[in-house]
Amino acid sequence: MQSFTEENYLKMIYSLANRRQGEVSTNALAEMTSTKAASVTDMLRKLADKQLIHYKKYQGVRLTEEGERLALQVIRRHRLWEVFLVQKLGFGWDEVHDIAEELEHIRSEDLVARLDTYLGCPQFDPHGDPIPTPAGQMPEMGYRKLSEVAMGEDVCLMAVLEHSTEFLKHLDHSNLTLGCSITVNEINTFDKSVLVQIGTGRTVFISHEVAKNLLVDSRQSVVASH
Amino acid sequence: MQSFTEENYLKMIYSLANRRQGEVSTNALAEMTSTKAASVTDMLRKLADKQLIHYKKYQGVRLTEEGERLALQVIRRHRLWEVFLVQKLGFGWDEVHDIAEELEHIRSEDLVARLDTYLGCPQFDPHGDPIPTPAGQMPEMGYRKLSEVAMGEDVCLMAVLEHSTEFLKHLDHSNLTLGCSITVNEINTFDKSVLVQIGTGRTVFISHEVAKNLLVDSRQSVVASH
DNA sequence: ATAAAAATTTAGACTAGCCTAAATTTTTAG
DNA sequence: CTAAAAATTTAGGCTAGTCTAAATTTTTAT
Repeated sequence: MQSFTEENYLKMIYSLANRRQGEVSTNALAEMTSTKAASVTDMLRKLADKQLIHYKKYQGVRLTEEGERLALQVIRRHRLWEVFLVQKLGFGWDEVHDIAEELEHIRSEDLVARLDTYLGCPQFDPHGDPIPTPAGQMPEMGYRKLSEVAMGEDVCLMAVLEHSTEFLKHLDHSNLTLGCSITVNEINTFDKSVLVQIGTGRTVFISHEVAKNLLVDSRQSVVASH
Repeated sequence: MQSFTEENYLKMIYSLANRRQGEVSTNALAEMTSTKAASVTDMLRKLADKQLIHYKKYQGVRLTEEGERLALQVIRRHRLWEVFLVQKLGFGWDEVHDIAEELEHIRSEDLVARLDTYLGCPQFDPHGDPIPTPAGQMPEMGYRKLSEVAMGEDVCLMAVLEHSTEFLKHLDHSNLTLGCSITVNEINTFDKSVLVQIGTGRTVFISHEVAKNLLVDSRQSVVASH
């Protein structure tokens, strides 16, 4: 049985490992957990003792199979609760992160199974992130970042990489919602900002900073699940 | 801001204060929190420092107004989540206590308000316990224990005092459900057990131990809210 | 009323998770 | 290739919440 804190470390190791590839650094974890590097080292020793991570001093860290299984369970719970908060309780997608951060630590398997059924076994959370399967598989979506799309291409907004309230409110403000179609009309070479048309409607300016956090898919492969 | 643990102490002081009258003893709290008396003393000093309880050494303990307000918030959250678990997720009334025990510590007021609305602002939880109002009032029901009902009386089962799985399963087994009408046919003087008829249906035997944990109301005052 | 029993508090210690400061290892730049 | 910089770990310490054992206060029973 792991603690609240251990679960958070596992979850963060998982997401850092995916973002950058392979090993995760002590400093990156310290930043993500809002603690100091020394505290992270302590926890890594503990997680290594419990066989949840592969850890060699000064060499960075990687989840074991068991560690990954647990991390995916936490992520599954987090994302299911986010769906609940948005679809059933009517929260905005920019309001649910912190609450889900607490709900995710309730470990009853029965609860998670019933919640999943109640929500209709959703495949994606309100930010477009795939929900790990009960068996512990993370579906691989082949999305690209909007910042990597070529001029003239026609894509669909599938997910966002940043979950902060400010970022999501900014998207709302620009009429960018999950599932909307985006046509890249102009790419500015000096700052990599883009000018896009949303659906058949308005044309908006998107900075590179924002475009890097928008995941898109080619138009034809869009499914009904969003 | 209080911790998880502090909230549990406040909640337990509240319920012990109601069960017995007035002051709550260190030992009673130790038993209820599954800790030792020495640990309770430590925590009482802390809660007293925070002005959440009135505490004089060796004299027992009583909630301050602020302490009671916080306790009622925790209890409100607990009971609302129990309603959610039973009505929305389909749990049995005997399965929800432990899960609600975790959910009750999520303090977002927005979450509680939305959950309340979503559930239709229920007045009672699945065990018949009244749900404190958002303003922090605990509705007073004038229920009696079945063990105090006179022979021949016709009453309605409104709530249970014991929430353990075993106890609730036992009631299910005897066809005793909230809202059912009960007619006391026979009271055995030697062990205070009773023979009752449930509705117009079957007649069951109820031990004094069980009858003490069943709260009933006179037939005519039964409302539709159960 | 007072001695024994029960309840409660104090003293001292432990673990989890965090900290700062210092030491060590790895990486990087010249 | 080596010295400086950056990253990481170690050492020692803190708080919350728990414990056991011993001391103290209150209650109870004669």
